[in-house]
Amino acid sequence: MKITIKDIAKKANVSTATVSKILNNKDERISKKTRERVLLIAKENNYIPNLMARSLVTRKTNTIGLVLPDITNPFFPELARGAEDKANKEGYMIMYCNTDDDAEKESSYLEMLAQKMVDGIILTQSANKEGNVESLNKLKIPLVLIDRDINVKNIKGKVLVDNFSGAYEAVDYLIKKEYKKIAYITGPLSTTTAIERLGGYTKALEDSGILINFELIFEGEYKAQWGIDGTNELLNSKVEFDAIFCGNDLIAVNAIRTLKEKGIHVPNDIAVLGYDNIFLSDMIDPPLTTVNQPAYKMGYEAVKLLIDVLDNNKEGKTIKLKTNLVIRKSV
Amino acid sequence: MKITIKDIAKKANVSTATVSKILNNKDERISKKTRERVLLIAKENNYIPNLMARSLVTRKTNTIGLVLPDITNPFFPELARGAEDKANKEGYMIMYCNTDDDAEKESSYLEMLAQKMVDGIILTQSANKEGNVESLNKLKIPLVLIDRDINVKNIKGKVLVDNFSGAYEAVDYLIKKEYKKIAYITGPLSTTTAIERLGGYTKALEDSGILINFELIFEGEYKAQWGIDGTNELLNSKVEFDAIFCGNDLIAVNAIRTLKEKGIHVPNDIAVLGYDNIFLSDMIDPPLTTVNQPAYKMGYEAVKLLIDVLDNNKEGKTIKLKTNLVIRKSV
DNA sequence: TATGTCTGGGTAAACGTTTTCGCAGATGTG
DNA sequence: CACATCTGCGAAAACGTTTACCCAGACATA
Repeated sequence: MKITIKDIAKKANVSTATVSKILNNKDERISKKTRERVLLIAKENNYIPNLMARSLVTRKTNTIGLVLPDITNPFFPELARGAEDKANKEGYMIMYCNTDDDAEKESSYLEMLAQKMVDGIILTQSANKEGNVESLNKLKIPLVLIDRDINVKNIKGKVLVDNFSGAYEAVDYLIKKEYKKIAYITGPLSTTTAIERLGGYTKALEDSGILINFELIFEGEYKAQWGIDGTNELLNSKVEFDAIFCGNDLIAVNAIRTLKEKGIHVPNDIAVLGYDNIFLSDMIDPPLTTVNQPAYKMGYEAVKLLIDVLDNNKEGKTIKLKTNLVIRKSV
Repeated sequence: MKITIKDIAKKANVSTATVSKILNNKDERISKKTRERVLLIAKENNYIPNLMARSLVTRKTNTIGLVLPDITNPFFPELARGAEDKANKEGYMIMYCNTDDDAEKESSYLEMLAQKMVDGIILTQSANKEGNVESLNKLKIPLVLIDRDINVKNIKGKVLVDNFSGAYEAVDYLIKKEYKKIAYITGPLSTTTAIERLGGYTKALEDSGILINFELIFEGEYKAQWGIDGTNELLNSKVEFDAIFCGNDLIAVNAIRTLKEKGIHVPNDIAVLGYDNIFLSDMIDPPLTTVNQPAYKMGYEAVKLLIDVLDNNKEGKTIKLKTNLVIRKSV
């Protein structure tokens, strides 16, 4: 049913080689007459090249895998969009996968992507288990890490954000605003992002001579529900606090909500500071003061980096993007 | 470098046919000895099948295309997630594309997907232009429409939501709550969703004997910015109103925000009712009363439907999902 | 005339699988 | 013993491209 290069060749009385060359603009020595004839036939018959056949010989699929924890977490659509925009611009398509931070799902996806012969993979690595890194090492596909850092061999590049300074700046801002008892409701400390932010938090306190109180630190997940649960844990713990620094905006938004429900005013009673600057943070009441992460840019740069390595054989590198504090009304 | 079926055959002293059969569990007549030997060699050498080569002969890629307007619109991550979950469960992967409701981008993507030989496409159709439908008709790939309806020939199924009754129920609720002058800030009337919702809006008013005032209807985009702009247009128009029904939650949230900034209280002065029930609608102040659309389910069902047609050659059909009104505090 | 140089293509292998037959030897059957 | 039936596997084509070489004729050159 579908027309192939062979059919065109037959109709045009030339060889498939000639057709291929013409269709790919590969051989300028072919006469204008032949060229136009072939092109016309192709168009008339609505020829659609079979990219699988091509990929089989060129060993290039123009496809890249995007592996992330959960597209439903509002940080990632932005990232995915940035990635897709750049990919599309360069003639690539994206296969996307949700790992739910599950190591098994992740490695299953990575294997599937390998089988599909994607040219490269962009990965927000999930839970950092040993077996996982092991399987990553086996992977022969160029890998660009995004958001979360790990130690793997065949990494072609990384796009990271300076989580330490992001958190430092945030907590420092709280301190400058005279908050002294700053709680921290964090995401899972198995992720490098959470660890680095914790580092920024503690360093900022130290630098201001504030003693770190580990009873103020609550570890959970980067999810909305944890914003509620973490805040309740904090409230029930009876330890005094005047501000909450949150692992991400999803947590922060729900912390605010939980506080409001208990009749606690934000920011007059308690200040809340978030992380990510998802679009939603500007739409709540009070608008959330938060650390802006350039999610779109991260995705965009990751794909750019990957393609530079793939097609323009540039050196892999690490890009470290800056955060900035977005001051609104929750502090 | 990468090991192929040929290498395995050589090492095991069998033919590639045998290896293929064993790896695919296709021929029980092969002796246990040979079977185990081949399997062992494959495992030892970390064999990864080349799915492109396979697809070339089987004419099956186990890939489906997901074409939607913008993953950044919070309605779509849910949908995409539903689609991906089901796809993954059935051994499919998803290529995703953002069209920005741009007809050219859409048809360019559709062509790319065709070249990649995806087995099927799930499409939220963008602006409904003639040329577009034309090119859809040419497409030989099974198509499942989601969210927005159009008239195309080779449709294998549709997953729609009853927009009419969703809007009807919403507006009727407003009327029952004694609101009489209900403004409507809608998305683009080039989409079937907007048209149907408008139908529900007018019908509900009619049924209550309320005259329809077209000065209360403002058409724009399904975007946050339009929530701000539309509300301002409404306020500046000096026409009286006591409630706003919004084309989606993104609009509603920003309508509330705009109203609040002007010192207008929601819902005491003006009621606001949204559409979609994106997660964010529960997190703002006041929590948004809105029409719930089962986004996750839509994605899930669309993939299910597609795969049923593809693999279980069932009949294509139209699934019409129900909405339900989620009553919170903005009315 | 013999040689060289363009011009305009064609030949055929290769990419890594799957799949349709078919075949040789072993075993059973009458 | 002659024949049929199983058992276990292999040969080779096919999927739709790309690409490294090669080649035949036309024309120019010495």
